[in-house]
Amino acid sequence: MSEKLVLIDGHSILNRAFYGLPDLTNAEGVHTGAVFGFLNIMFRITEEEKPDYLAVAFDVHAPTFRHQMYAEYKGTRKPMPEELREQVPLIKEMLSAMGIRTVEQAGLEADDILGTLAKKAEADGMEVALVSGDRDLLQIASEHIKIRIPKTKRGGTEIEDYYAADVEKSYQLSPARFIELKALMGDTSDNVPGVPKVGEKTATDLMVTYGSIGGIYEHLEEIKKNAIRESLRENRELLYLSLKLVTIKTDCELPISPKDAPFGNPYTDEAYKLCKRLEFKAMLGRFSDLPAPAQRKEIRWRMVEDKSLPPRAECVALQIRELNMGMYLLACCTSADEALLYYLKPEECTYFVRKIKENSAVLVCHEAKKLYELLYPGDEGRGLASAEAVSGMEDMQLAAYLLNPLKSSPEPEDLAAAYLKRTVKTYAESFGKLSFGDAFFQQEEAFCVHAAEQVGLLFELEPLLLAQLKEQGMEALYRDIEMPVSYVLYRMEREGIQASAEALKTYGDELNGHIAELEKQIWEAAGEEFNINSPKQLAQILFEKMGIPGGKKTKTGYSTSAEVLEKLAEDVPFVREVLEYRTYTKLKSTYADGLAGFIAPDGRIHTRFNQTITATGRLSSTEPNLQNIPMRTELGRSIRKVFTPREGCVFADADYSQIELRILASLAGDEGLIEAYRGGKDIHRITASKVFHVPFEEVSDLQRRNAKAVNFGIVYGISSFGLSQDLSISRAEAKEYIEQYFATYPGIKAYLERVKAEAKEKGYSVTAFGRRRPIPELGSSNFMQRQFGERVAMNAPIQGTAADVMKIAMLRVYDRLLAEGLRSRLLLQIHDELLIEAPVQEEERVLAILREEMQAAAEFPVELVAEAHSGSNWYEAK
DNA sequence: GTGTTCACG
DNA sequence: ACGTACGTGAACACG
Repeated sequence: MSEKLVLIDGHSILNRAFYGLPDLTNAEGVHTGAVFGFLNIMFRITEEEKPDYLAVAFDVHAPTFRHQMYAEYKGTRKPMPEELREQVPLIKEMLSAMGIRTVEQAGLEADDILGTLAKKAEADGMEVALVSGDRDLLQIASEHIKIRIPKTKRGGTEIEDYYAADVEKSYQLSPARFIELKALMGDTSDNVPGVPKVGEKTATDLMVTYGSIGGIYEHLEEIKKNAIRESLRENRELLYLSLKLVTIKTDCELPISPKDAPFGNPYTDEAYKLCKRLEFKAMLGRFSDLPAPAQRKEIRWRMVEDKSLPPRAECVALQIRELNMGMYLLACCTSADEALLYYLKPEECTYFVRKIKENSAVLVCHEAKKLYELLYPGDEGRGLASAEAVSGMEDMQLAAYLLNPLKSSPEPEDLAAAYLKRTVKTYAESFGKLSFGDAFFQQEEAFCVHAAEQVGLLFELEPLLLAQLKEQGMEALYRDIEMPVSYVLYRMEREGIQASAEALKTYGDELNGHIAELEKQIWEAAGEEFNINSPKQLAQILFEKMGIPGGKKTKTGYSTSAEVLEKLAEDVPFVREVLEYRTYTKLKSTYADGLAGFIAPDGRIHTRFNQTITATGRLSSTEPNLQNIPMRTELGRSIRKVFTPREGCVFADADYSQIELRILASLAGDEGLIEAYRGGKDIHRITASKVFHVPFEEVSDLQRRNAKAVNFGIVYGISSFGLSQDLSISRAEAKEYIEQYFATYPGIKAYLERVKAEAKEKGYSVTAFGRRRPIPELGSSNFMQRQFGERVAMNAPIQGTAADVMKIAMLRVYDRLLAEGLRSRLLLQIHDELLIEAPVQEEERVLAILREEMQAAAEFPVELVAEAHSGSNWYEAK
């Protein structure tokens, strides 16, 4: 069997990958999408072709002969976007790491290199597969040279293959004549002039009729269309030049021949390391058969049977995994070289963790929130002061989150790659989806190695991450806010909130009645039974069957969002019913049924507060999300009645009044807005009065509503489009409002410009408490992306500062309840709202504490205001 | 697994 | 000509 050579057109495939994939970046902000796409295409090809030889050709950046020739006619090629340009050296580095030969030579285009190598290989009796996104390459297709053109389609990449025969089938032209076709029609993207007035269609007609360029000129007089004939006559030289430009050379002098590019195992240690750095997680699985990379740092470990002596040292790193049947594997180390592993029962584990903490000055961990249950076990009721609970602890997950909040939940392995430049196999790479228990029992040795590695990494990461936090001015944020907050969150999660399954059932049944009725009506009106919840089916019924005027918004079809439907036909009963149906089914599935499934045996729902998810510093809540319980409509809001305080208690609920707008006024230092707040009157009305130049008393409801929307818009990083959408007005009007607003509050405009400029310069935005949010989009060459980056730059300091303030408030409230010996407990945080369960005797005190501590959480030019209420369920208290 | 829709701040 | 308000999570449909 003959040998096989695969050739890849480097720039062309990189280009294709760049435009076919979203703009990926790794934690360092390096753009990686094109490299990732390139590798995917390359591996797909190599897996199909199983080549003996593989080479990738690149253009040298200096202008080449062919383009110099054309430069006289017209400028140069479009510049490459920066995000792509920076990936060129990266892909070369990757290929080199994989031992794949790259070829580039000054004065030669990649096409010429490919053409020459292909023909040479063919002459030597090889089979050739040439991969490119450029159809010009079709001219060198032959019986043994296959041109492969990847096309990015929805749901993957399809590859079109062309042997010579396929070219003839598709273009009715042999590969050789295909060049002439290209020369005739030209190619604007490649700066090939072609013959003016001759496009694809004319060129094909001419070539098919006369067989070749020579043939065309022999029969020039037969061409009917005057314009075409004369253009051909006048532009013979241009055509000749075009032909030269599109003809790929197959006889270049090259430093290598196909046999110099053997294709071996690309999954090298070096490549693994690079993939890791670029965060190509999906790619790492391919390396799984490799022996442990040599550069991986080895850590000694041993399983310790003697459980009488927990380790003691100045600094101990600790990692615990819960295995099956309540057993734990505890890994810890007191130096980066050696880890001790213990296989423990729950009581033993608790004892160990407490002892280790007692015997060490610093306990390094990853996600301290998970440790508190072991450290401070049992229901001792009161809990600890937040600062006390976390003293002597360092949480690498929190530290890493502050250093880069864009990377949601960094595992130790990711941190090792980012901060220690060390590659470590992740859990999933070694054990896939196996549970800890299964992995431990099936592959004990490997599991222990992994646990030891992880805990070793934590040990090494601690001084590094802390130094960086300090360097970036976030030490206080870490130590005085995030760390203690993690303990308060643990207390809140553990507490949970009582919810009645019966009440949810009743609520759900009531919804069901409405749903069934609406469903009947909708099906009747539609004339058929269909799935109303399927946007696709609904669109079909609405826009095709019922012929309701052009559903405008599209992407993968017609949009059926409430926004569209409301605008479209609010007075059509059918549409109203659909909207209502949506509302009811949402309430039923997400809330009535959804929440019921989370009620624990203690009759309470224990949400999980995630502290390392959001880009801005806010918390998020999952399983279930208790931060999005309905509020805006009466029907939805009534579900809050199922959340009730335990016997003898009430709910005390407090929320900040317009915290973000107050923070904006304060950060901006805008005298007008600050004064407006100091007056203590309705801020939206004052704004309307100033913006629309009417006396305060005469502001209409509409004016107030508009002013309110602008106030909100400013906080989001205003755009005239966004505001126009929100208010259903024209963009011009929206723009006018914004300008009026800025004229009224010039300090706000100046501030927003300032934070944008600062974020652009530094690459990140900062809150009043020093929390950073990187904004890589600001450096994008894509207008939309950049625009987005600017809005983020305006919003992040405001939303982020509000988040900081709320965290401080939580600590103050929590610690105060404890200090005053109250039995009231914090249950929930909903961004600007806190919910407490309070024994009735404590009701008034707790309301006062909430107001006081929330308001005192931060001092700004515009004071913070919190309003507190109590009630016998969440609905009443809010 | 991705996209759409919709719930909250 | 494009296509956007900022930040989240869950359910569902569909390929």
